Amino acid sequence: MPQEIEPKWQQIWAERGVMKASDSSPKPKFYDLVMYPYPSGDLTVGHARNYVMGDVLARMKRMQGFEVLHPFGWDAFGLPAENAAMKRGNIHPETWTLGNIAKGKAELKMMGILYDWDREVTSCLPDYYRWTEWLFLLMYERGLAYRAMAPVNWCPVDKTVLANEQVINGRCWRHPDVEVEKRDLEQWFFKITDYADRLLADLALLDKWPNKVRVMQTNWIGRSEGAEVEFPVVGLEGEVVRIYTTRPDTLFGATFMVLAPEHPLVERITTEEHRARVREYVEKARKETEIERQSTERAKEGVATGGFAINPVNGEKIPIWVADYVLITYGTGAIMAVPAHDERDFEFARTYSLPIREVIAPDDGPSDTLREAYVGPGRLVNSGEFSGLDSATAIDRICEWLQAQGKGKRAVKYRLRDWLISRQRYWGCPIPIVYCSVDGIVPVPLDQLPVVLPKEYKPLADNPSFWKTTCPKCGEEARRETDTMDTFVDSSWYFLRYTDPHDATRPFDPELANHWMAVDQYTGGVEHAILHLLYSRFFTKVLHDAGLIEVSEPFMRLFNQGMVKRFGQVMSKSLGNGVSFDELVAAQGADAGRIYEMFIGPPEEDVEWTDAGLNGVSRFLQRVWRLVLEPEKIVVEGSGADASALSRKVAQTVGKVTEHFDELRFNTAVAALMELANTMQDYLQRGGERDERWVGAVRTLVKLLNPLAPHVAEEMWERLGEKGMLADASWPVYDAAVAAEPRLTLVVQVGGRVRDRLTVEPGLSEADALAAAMGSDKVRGALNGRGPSKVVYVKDRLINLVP
RNA sequence: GCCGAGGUGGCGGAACAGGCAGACGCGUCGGUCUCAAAAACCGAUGUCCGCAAGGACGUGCGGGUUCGACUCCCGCUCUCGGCACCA
Repeated sequence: MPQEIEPKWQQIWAERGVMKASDSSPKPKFYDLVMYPYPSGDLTVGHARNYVMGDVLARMKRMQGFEVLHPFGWDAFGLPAENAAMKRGNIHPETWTLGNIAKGKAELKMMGILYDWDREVTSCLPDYYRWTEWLFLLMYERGLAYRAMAPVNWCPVDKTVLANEQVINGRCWRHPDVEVEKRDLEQWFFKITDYADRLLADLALLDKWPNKVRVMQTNWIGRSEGAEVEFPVVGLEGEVVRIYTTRPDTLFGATFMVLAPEHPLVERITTEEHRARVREYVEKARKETEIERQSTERAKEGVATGGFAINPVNGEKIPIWVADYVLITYGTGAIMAVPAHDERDFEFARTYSLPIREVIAPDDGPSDTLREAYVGPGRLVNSGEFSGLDSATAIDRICEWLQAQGKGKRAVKYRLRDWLISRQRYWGCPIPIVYCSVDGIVPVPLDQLPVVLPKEYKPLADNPSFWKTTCPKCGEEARRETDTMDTFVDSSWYFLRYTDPHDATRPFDPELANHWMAVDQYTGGVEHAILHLLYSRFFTKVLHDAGLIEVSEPFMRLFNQGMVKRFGQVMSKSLGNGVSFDELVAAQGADAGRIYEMFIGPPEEDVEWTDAGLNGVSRFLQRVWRLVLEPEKIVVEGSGADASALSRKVAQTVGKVTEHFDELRFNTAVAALMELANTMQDYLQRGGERDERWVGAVRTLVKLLNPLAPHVAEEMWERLGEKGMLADASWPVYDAAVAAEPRLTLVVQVGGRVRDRLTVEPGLSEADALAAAMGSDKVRGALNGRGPSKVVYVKDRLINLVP
């Protein structure tokens, strides 16, 4: 197999513009998207797995007659560029980034991965980020971008704030060893919480997403239903503590209240006598890290404020405490404590000898609420007029009562918080806002976009030539916003830019976006199960509401590929276990590498890269080459070649491979092709004729191999044409007619009950089908010792079967 | 603790609207070629008994349904992922 065929075909594909997507093609569209990468410059064959999958799918869909949009781009803003710049002295982040992009692009081409490079998107270039700024202003205009002072997560290493989604177990997502700090800062937020209900509800539409991802998003959004209730504070006229509870049926069991240490009422409620201790406690809580505070292991501690509140349902006077097991960030930052029916409250009550009153009796026997909290539903006791009701009814009734009395109302809460998008970094998309002492916050007018990132690499706040400006409204001196945006803002809409990448007047043409959207297949790592996918869904919904796009969900089908490991660790250049594209192509060629990436294991699983495995795939390709172009070299070693078995195998393989490709089960698709090659080899070894049937098998093998090993397949196809073995030597088209040939199913009934189904060869006569059915173990087993039975064609044609 | 996904040869893994378990590949063993080795090619390869024909046992464990269970049901167990004081 000659080596030089790879550059040859890569050049031909480029010249022919094979992967250029036409906006006006009459063919059905297929939008095949891979998550655009951060150009870190350490691309290995591990990363390539994702791109090979996308390419195989794109090539297959093209062969099947789709107009395929298969674009690529770069998530080019972000911290690693700044870190590299710092480490290497005077390299500008842009130089570093664009250099890596050029390198990465060449490597992808080397693997025969085809994109419509005319649509390439690079998020750090002004012709892209201009529209990121534009979209920020759209958010602002729609009331979805706001500036607020809030306790935010601060990464002390990256020296910037982080979104909630970027904090994992209280640590920075980029530095698993570094705990984030809480700081009170005024920052920009996107109001993603306005979309919480829709982001949750529409998950139901995404039935082609991995269940795992949908569950993760559901949990992240964290909807809960309950009630907000107001407890008047004793001695403070008109002042109430508002609490949120999911169990209004336990209201009569509230024996105390707890405020989060940060709760604004703490100071006012605390009595003189308790002030010193409360202040000390609040101070201590503030100093603790999130990790310490959020540990469920640790004992619950708190202090009494000396203040009291009135339980609105029974007028009871109950003490108000402060404890850090109540979070200021969830609900109202205050709770009613029902120790008999909440484990946390129970633990707290036991620690401080607070009263425990049972108000829910379990349906199945007595509970012992002095030993442990009963958290399940049951029948209300000790609950005044509501006693005797079951939990569900009581929740309804009590909510109605609260509402009627003006003391509370039903409420829905989410765990999801607004998306903090400010970053105190240079290498990001500028936030197009100006602060004027007269006009306040002033958005940069659309015709003044983009706010260009200055060439000089230093903090924007230290660069007066950047931030010194004039107010767009009044013309007085003003100051620009010097924070940049989270790079996840850039990536929340790039899939839309691909549909209209050169538009100089808007982010995208709605008509083009509507033509290509939604993405039919989206492939990328599961690490974005929440972050990127949630943000992109949010953006899409906002754009939908703004009338810019018809779809309200961006990605119809999602696939998360597993990682490639070597020596037990994820492949990476810095760990020294990476295999580069050059090494791979030099060792066994791009096609062997591509097939190996697909064959190495189930696409969603993590896999271990071995050179021996790659070698095996290489042998397979060599064998195919011999079978297709040099069959005379195969030594005849036996007899009894079965031509009809060969034909059957060919038909079977077409069906299998098509199915497996469609389901992205590339490993079994490759296995099916290997089986076909083995059968073909066996056929020749047994002295099979190289007749029309043989040529048919050869053609099928080459066609099916094309998406996986395009260089070799194209070369073989061309040479077959030269040998006169093809009626038409043009670009191979997937034989949809063969692929779609329906299989005939017999339904086996025994005693009127469907016992089994049996797939038989298509094209059989009724008698032959019957004979086939009777001859199968499946049917014989089903009929074993049974009475009169019958076999039924799926389309209501009955055949009597005599056992 | 809660939620989710999984346990199949020496290894990665196939098969599953119930029907010949172990496809395909790796590895190992034997052979061809070679002075030799590697590569390549050909063949064997679940375990146990047997010279063989053949037989027994086999999909984490224990039950169940069925003519028939890796597949369905019930109960365990272990592994991996996610979330976790969310009131």
